[in-house]
Amino acid sequence: MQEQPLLDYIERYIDLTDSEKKILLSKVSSRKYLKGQYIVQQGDICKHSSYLISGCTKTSYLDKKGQEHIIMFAIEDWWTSDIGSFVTQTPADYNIQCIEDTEVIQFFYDNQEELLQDIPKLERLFRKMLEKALVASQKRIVRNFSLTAKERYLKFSELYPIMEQRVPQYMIASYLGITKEFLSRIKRQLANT
Amino acid sequence: MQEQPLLDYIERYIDLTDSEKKILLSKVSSRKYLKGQYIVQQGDICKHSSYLISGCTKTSYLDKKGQEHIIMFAIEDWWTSDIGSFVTQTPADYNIQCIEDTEVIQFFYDNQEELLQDIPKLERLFRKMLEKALVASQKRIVRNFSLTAKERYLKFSELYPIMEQRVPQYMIASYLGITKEFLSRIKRQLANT
DNA sequence: AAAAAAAGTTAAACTAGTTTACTATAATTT
DNA sequence: AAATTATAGTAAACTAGTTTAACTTTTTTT
Repeated sequence: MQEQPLLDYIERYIDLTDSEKKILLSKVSSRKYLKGQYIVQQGDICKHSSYLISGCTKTSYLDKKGQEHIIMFAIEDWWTSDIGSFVTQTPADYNIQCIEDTEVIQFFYDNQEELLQDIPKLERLFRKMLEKALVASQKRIVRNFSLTAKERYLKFSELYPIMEQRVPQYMIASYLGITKEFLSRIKRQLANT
Repeated sequence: MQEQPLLDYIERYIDLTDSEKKILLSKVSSRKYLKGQYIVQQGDICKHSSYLISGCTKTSYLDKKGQEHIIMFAIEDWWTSDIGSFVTQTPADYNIQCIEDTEVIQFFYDNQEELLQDIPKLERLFRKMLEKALVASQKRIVRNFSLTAKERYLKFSELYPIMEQRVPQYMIASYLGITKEFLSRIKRQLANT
């Protein structure tokens, strides 16, 4: 069953009965995107939160000067969404674009309340997922302030060694908040050591 | 009643019955800190989450080079905690220090499960609080990447006009990720316009 | 009210990271 | 297999923000 990874993910946080699993699966739906397609576009209302079965996405912000800033990547067994847009149903700040063919299972805003009523435990799941995401986000702020570009790059390689192989270098540079040219210089420096 | 602001805060997110309010208040406790005192110290296990009745705190990270990086401020009607430390009961990454005499109401890790069992609705409160915090944190990452120091300062003044009056300038500089000298230069530039 | 400590200002020299512009190498498409 | 497009590397000139070090102002303590 293609939904098994999602159930496994959830059971790391809470226990579900068989009937709860059935309800849950009846209220989510799976979808495939091709490389290059958008799951969410800046300005749209984000209607869903997506759990990745396979593939890879980038979440980015396009600023007034037309520059793209990558705020996160996601791969299989991660979640992605524009939470701000999802919870308030206001236009999304971010683009979520697939950088590989990607298969997801989606939770929809329109039946989220219903789902939470049927399985109140899910509040706890979402709380715990948000706790984890917030801690990671705060750590990233600190790293951006306290580390140099080279140190940030090394930390990224250490934290997400898989990403390095799957994501083009210029996107990693954007995630790190530096230019692709400077990341290239950093890599050369590291190689000559 | 000194706890009223906390109940008002909570009722912006969920409804509580009178008996739930009573249970809640029986499981939290209030405490006063003097200016300069620490609510949490880097390395300690964070045992509580604090709702501010009055006063002002700063949350900061001391890096290996001995530099302090302020990651957030809190004033009355805000929450503060090292959530990472609180939820996993591992040593705190951050210091939370009072920069004014501060009165708080604290939720404790040790009876949080009990409290959630008595008032399951609180899961939803915490989820919503975390959603809001995560959205703010992500926006901050984007601002740090897409704006210049001057633009970040102007945005800060716009978002938190009260902070500017209550917090010393060198702490604002740290929050913005720049030196106090450079913030001083920015303010002069803005004044001569 | 004096002394001391904390916070803020100024300016010159410096550096981490950007910009621009060109070249090289994959990876896709025809 | 050739042509196109996307990705990566290099280097010189530049700039936003840092460092250092001295000075001024404000706040707190005695």
